[in-house]
Amino acid sequence: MKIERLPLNALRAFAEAARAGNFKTAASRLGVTPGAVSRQVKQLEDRLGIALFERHANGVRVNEAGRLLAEDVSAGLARIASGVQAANERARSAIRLTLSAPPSAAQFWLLPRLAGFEPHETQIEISLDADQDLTAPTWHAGGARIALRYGRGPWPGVRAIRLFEDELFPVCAPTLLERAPINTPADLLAHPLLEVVWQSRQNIAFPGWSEWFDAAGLNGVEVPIQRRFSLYGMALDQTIAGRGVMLANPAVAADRLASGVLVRPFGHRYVIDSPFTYDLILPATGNAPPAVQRFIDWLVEEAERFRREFGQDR
Amino acid sequence: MKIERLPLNALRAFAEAARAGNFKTAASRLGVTPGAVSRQVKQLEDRLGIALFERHANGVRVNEAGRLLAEDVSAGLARIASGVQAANERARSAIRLTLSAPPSAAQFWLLPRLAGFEPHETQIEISLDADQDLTAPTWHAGGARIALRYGRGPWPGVRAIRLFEDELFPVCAPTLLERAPINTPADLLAHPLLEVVWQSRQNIAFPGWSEWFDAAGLNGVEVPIQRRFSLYGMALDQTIAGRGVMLANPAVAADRLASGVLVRPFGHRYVIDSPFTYDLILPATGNAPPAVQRFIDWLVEEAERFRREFGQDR
DNA sequence: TTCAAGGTTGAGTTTTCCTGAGCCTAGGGT
DNA sequence: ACCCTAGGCTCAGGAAAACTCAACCTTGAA
Repeated sequence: MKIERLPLNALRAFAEAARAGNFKTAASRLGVTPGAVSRQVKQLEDRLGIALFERHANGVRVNEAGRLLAEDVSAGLARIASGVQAANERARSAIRLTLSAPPSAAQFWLLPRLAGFEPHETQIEISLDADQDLTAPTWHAGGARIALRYGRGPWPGVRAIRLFEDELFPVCAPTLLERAPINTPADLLAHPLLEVVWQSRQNIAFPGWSEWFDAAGLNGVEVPIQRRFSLYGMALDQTIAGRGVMLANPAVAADRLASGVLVRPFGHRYVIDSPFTYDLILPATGNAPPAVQRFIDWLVEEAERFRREFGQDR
Repeated sequence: MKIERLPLNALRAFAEAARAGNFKTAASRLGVTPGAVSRQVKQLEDRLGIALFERHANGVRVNEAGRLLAEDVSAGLARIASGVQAANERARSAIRLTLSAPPSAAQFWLLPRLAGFEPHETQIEISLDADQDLTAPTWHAGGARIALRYGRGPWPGVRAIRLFEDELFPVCAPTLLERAPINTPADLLAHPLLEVVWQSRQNIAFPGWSEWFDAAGLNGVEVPIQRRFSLYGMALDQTIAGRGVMLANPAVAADRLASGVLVRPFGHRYVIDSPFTYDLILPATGNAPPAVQRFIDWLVEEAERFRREFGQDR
């Protein structure tokens, strides 16, 4: 009989009855009444045209044909059950990957793209850690700890993979342009300027509006900064709300530029390079667990795709 | 998950979908619609809490967890299917046992008792052959040919198991006694006497009414035999119908004496021994297939029980 | 832009499964 | 001989599972 035609429920009841040696115990095991087992066994016998039990008034006894069949059915069911259990265990003991990343990169770049990785993997559990502590990356049984780092390499004592460079350019809401068009860098002076303040742990100055105006040719101008934020997210919210113009980098702004929520008043002009880069930090030695390696491969590809889309081809 | 809780139908649909790589083909194989497969797979995923497929707009792709589970499920189902197939083949290729027996022994002794053997065995097919030819008994692959023989041993070149001795005594219908009571052997002369004529191939005289009257002390009396038959069955029918008195042996008469259809006018008196016996004839060498051996064991036991019940304990 | 392929899902139908209750038989105990 | 127990069988009805049909969706190719 073909697999798709097997009366699986009846076969299960039969095997249990054969093992128990009576319908009553089998019924208890299966969580049904003895009448249900009696019926299923009878239906199976009728279907196969083979007697599987001898009937006595005070019970049944499995016959030779039934005994032989029950061996195969029980073995098959046990195989299926062990497969399901193994699947459960694999799901429960998924590889735990902890990824440290700057809050802005995690929030605006990685998380939106992570949805593209997870459907491929059911065996890896990814924790995003926005803590910027320089905890050393590690491999270990059942997991890994790695980092997405924003700073200026080289990073001592670890293996680093460049994800993408950094650059800064003005972005604002489209509605802000309707109120007062921005055509030249000087036009920005009529708008509130929002600035993210960030102190690199490497004591390297983080570029801001001063540096931008210098590069745009307006040296020594008094920059009317109205608001300073320690997190990119806050500055971004205010910018989206039309409260001002901010200097943003591709990782933070790319998706909102793509969606039109934000615009670049100067297009691709007036971009300043940043001395910082986004790098993936891994342990210097050892091998990643396969699932982690798949994540790493995916992330590197994703960064490459991002650079291409944003015009940062190398 | 315990075997009794396994959602077997869903697991089957899942395994087929994993094998086929798409729900449409799986549905065709299972004889259901793609929607049904989609539902079963989704229910399984929900039940297990594990994603088993990646969904794409133009199809699905099994993921790693699904692939691993499908291997076990498919193997389990294949084991069950092969068990069912083997059961079918065992049932179809039942051992064929051909048993030659004298018509009277077959009809009046063996057949009524054979019903007690067959419920124990589903793997043996018994053909009763009333042909009295002395075909040699054999074992062979898938079967055997043995014989129940009525005659006078020893039987050359075969192995013989004595089932029971033979003896002859008058039997008649109860109604016949009401018309004219039978109290002494001489009273029989007032009744029609029925006789079975049988020519042993061994050229040994088969005892009849003459021999019975001689043994009863009525030597040389003119015996008024009215009817002669070549088959016990005919004589028995006439006796049951009250048409006369016959000499019968236990094998032929036991069950009808037990039911009261026939009676022994002299009880246990006036019984003559017969030089003949009923023997089971088997090949001299070789072993019986197990199912045939079980039949032989049963038959020997049944004969022993018969002898006990009929007072022929040895 | 349109079409084909294949999956998803709501709502209704069909099939399967199960229950409760009454009946049966054999065997053991009194 | 009678009664009780244990366990199986089966009827009739209800619940749950499985399935169908049809509408809708997305993606990729032409």
